[in-house]
Amino acid sequence: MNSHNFTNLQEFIVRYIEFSETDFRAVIPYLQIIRLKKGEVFIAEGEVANRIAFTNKGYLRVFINHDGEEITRDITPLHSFATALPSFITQEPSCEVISAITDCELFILSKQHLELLYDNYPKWERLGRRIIEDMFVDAQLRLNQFITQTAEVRYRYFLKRYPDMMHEVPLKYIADYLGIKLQSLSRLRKNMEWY
Amino acid sequence: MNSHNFTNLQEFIVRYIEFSETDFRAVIPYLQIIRLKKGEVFIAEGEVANRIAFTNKGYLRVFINHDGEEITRDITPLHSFATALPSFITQEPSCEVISAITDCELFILSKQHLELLYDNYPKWERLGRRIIEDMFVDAQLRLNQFITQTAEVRYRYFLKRYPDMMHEVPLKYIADYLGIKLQSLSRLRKNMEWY
DNA sequence: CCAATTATTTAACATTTGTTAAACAGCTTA
DNA sequence: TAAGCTGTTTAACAAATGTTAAATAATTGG
Repeated sequence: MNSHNFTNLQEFIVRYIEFSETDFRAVIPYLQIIRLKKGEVFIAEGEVANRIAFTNKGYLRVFINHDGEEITRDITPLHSFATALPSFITQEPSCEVISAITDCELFILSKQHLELLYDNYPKWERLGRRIIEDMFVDAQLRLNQFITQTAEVRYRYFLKRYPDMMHEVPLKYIADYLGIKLQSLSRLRKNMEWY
Repeated sequence: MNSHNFTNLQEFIVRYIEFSETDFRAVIPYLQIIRLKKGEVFIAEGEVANRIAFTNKGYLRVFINHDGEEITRDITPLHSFATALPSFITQEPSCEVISAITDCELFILSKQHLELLYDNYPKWERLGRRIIEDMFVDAQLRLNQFITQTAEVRYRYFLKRYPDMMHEVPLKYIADYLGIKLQSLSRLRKNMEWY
């Protein structure tokens, strides 16, 4: 039934923990594959996030409605996990929205099934811990940059780290991600040395 | 031997997971108590962070040397965990320094012992996961604020969330934490409505 | 291919924050 | 008590980013 190609997911996982084929197979019956068109919503505002997505194809973004304006707080790299984590963790309605920047193919795992894995496979709980640790370190790095660097430096870092996004992700979202206005990013790009 | 009062730590833990007295007791033989004087260093730059601290008394800060200047990236609230997490996770030398803002009493757990707990008590691994999840959500919230709010709003939020720090933590560190210069915070305070 | 929409740029001006330098206030301790 | 710290404030000017509004460019759907 589920003879899909999960190579990307498997490669993602083994960067965190040694996982046999058997360890991995535990998740397969629970994985659901969905496709989103550009602009479609994965987690809506006010909805309780009860599933997590692995981006097998395409880019998601996390945004917040702030004074009637959408502010993108995060962009999900290819081949990584995304959900509205505060809602996923607390099971309260999400104030974050997750939607597709490009057409996406997602592997979906429900919270219920994830907890089943956590309960029955300590290795999966360890994997979960390691992934979230890594996400936290990333978030810290980003905070460091907000505190110590100019928008231009943050932009350069973004380009270096996610070169593929340059072509797929509109500048508006990147500007939001950097914490500046689109017009400021545009100005900054104009004045930048492009070595 | 270890007849210390661990109430604060226990109270911290049960906010995350149901823990019996027995579950908790597993950690006690591993806990070491240290006291730091104001200004003393817990994790030095270049050192591999191989232990984690629970702040039973006092405040720690995480800072980075940036162009020869100390920039405080984080302030550890009372009764919570702190370490140089990137180094703790990767076991590479830390570029972050952790030092005492005030006199501190810390409960120390080595990485080695923590992993022993993780290996032998799935409940402890679950606790670890839940704590880090929470830290991640906090970091996201702070990122949201950098992206959507002015420094004044961030300062108001800080005061509301950590009212006790106002009297214990110098403004320089708070300014850093907010991502602005001390002088800017001072100006902002002058112009603020203090309702 | 055209019209409509979306994405990006530009520019003038406003606001916020940074920079530099100095003054001031409160402690500590010789 | 005086001298030297550390922490905080002030002020003038500079730089970065925001705001508003419009023009231009690129993309999409009929």
